[in-house]
Amino acid sequence: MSRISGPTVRRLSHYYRVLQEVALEGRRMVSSQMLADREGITSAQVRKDLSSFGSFGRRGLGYPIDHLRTEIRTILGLDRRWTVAVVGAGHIGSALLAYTGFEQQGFDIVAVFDSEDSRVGQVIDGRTVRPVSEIAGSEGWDMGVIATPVRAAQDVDDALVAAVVRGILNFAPRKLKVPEWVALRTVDMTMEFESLSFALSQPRPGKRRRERT
Amino acid sequence: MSRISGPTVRRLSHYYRVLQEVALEGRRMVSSQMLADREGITSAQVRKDLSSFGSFGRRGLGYPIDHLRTEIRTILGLDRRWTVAVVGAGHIGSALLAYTGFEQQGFDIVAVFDSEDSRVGQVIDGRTVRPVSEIAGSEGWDMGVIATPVRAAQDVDDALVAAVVRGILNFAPRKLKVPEWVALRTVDMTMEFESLSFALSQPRPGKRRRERT
DNA sequence: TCCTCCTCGTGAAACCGTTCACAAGGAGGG
DNA sequence: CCCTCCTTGTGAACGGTTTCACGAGGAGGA
Repeated sequence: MSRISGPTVRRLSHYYRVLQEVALEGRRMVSSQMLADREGITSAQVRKDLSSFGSFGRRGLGYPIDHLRTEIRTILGLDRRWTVAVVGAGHIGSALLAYTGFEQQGFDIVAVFDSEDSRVGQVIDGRTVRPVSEIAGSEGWDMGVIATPVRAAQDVDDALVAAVVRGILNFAPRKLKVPEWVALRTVDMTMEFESLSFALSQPRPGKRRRERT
Repeated sequence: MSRISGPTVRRLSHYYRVLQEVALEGRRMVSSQMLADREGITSAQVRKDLSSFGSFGRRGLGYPIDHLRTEIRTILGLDRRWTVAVVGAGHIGSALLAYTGFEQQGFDIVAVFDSEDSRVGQVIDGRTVRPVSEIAGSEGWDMGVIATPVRAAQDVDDALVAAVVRGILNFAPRKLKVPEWVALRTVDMTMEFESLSFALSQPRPGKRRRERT
């Protein structure tokens, strides 16, 4: 396990979910080929990905589903719980608070902030919205989510970094600056729409091969 | 302009936004170096990206901001309007309906569907929610957005494909099957969280270089 | 036991995107 | 006009990821 590429980690998440599915189908073993088919990738890719963490399979048989799931769970760090602070109680923020799936996966949203006076004090899905000014004095969260308008994003980002979060998930369509010890992921819906717009504008739309969805 | 890579298109979206910024700062020309600095990439990358569509710059001077913006606008297909159908009027769907930025960029959400009887008939931001069963009979949208629970995603996907959309933006954490003439983009928040979880679980968190955010 | 069939693990090759490095174009000052 | 400075556009080198292809392990039947 020298160094793991970003794409590999993403696929690990997918494998994890596919394993859940096939487990429900009553299987005990699954081949790299079957995993590959459900993901639309090659079996060699699956084997390479998994082999970078260890030898989980048995030649001639495939991978034992339960064991592989446990392994991936550990690799992804889902065998523990993470605390998350959400900044921005608008539509996106509220959607995150309402979605119970994250909690099931080990992500506990323990704090919610907003700059709008009208939202501060409101209780959304059991959490009381606090003013963004309180981010500064707090700390101890593992991750922060930025679900604010773009103009506020960099300030919130700085505040979260000051509150020593180690990971940030950003929904604002802007490149944020973080120190190298903070992991940053950006979900930019505007960019996704524009990417679709580009694809549809091409002479042969849909002729694009590999998608990095 | 032979074949454009996915990463290049994404960066084009970024350039487009940065150009907006620098235009507001009163500049007329911008160098690849300046664009690169704001994006955190190399100037060679910027020049390569742009040169795959034509020669927009002037040696010694840089790129004329207004002209470049117009060019990128055309390349991305933002010089026309696109019709979009949103399926799923939950939190994500509502967030999209509420966000006026998409309309400003040329994306008109002209239809909203939901399977819940309680939501059907509701008016959200000016659009009346219709039952998903009506997707089948309709057609004529450019794009479809899937903002439903994961269990409904593939059915909705099939319905949208039948309604001859040419692009789909999927928020459900599952790999969808589409014919090769339909462009598919997936925004998988669960995967982003898990990717952060992995990064934070590493011995040297944050020591990851290039991020594909 | 031997033979066949299946599937993993993995070095090597192929492929693709990024970075380097430099020739060439263009502006401006003297 | 010449010299200097700046920045583009691009072939070549580089680095990293994906795919190929095959050796090896293991099950099962005869």
